Amino acid sequence: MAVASVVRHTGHNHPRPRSAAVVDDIVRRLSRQGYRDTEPRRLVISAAAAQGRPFTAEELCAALPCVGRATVYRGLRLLVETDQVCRVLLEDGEMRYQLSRGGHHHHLLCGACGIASDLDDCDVEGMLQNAARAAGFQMNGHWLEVYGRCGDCVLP
Amino acid sequence: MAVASVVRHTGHNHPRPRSAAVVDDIVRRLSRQGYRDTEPRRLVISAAAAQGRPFTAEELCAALPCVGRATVYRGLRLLVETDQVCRVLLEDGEMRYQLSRGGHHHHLLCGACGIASDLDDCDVEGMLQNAARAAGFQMNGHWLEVYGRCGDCVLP
DNA sequence: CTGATACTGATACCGAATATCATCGTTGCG
DNA sequence: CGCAACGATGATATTCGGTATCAGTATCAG
Repeated sequence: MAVASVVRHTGHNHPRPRSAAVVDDIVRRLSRQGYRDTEPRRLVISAAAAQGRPFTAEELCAALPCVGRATVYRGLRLLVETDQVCRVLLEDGEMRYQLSRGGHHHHLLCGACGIASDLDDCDVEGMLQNAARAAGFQMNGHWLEVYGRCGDCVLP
Repeated sequence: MAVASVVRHTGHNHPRPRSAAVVDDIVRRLSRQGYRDTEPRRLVISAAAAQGRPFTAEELCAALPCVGRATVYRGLRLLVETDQVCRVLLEDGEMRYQLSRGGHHHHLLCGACGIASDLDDCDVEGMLQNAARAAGFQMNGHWLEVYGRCGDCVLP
């Protein structure tokens, strides 16, 4: 529903019909939390959605020369804080970002193509709880990234 | 095994053992790899060993006003590269460092006192292998941090 | 002892990220 | 609809963590 309403043109060509829905979705969620619906913010979200793999703030800036640096950084930070974008930790320690469906999940990071896919149905939680408790530690969170090769990049 | 030889930097009551021995140990290992035994380098190692919790490069610099910034950074980088120091990822994404006994391991990070102890005997490896394979992903590494409260910081 | 060279450290430099602040745009409200 | 309140923007300045440079120094093998 409500796809037609929102086509607020900026003079930009409209390349990605699909991602527009994603942007609307996120903007709506932000609105519900009191954040305004602005053109630069939409551009930031749209650029984030257009990335095929985990990206950096600088990459977003480069993709949005018409949006101020500060605005890009603020927009990205807002998206992370509201759980629309999640952090992705690369194996070398570099931190990147990626549009997220929200909620706790982990990533399968391909070292070849750089794509990060989500790892579902993984019950590390219980195992960690036990291991932590055995060490006299009360666990209430964890961070996990998995590195390797995705299906498209493994050698046959 | 391998519990007695090296200092356990784990949180619980550390009677500050022969820190000099730790430094000697690391210097010896570095020498074996062709790195020289210098006073500034020893100071960096010593300062790293003196930290009670994960530290940043800047904190080392502050603790070593008599050693040049560049030297501290180079020293720390060398220690990380040679696996004498490991990276510790805080829950908020900040990266810190800690003297390490080496080898792959995980951390139990206390959000109250900030101390990071090692998590032993945790077989996430196998479980992750399976979960990854089920997703058509060839895993060959992972990064895991566990957050919560250590035994000394849980409320009674 | 001595020479090759790894190391040091003051400084300059760089890039990422934030603070500032005048201005603009969005939204709620009449 | 129009207006005022105020959140958002963006050019700029600034901070900050980290690295490159390079002349001088310390280490260590022979």
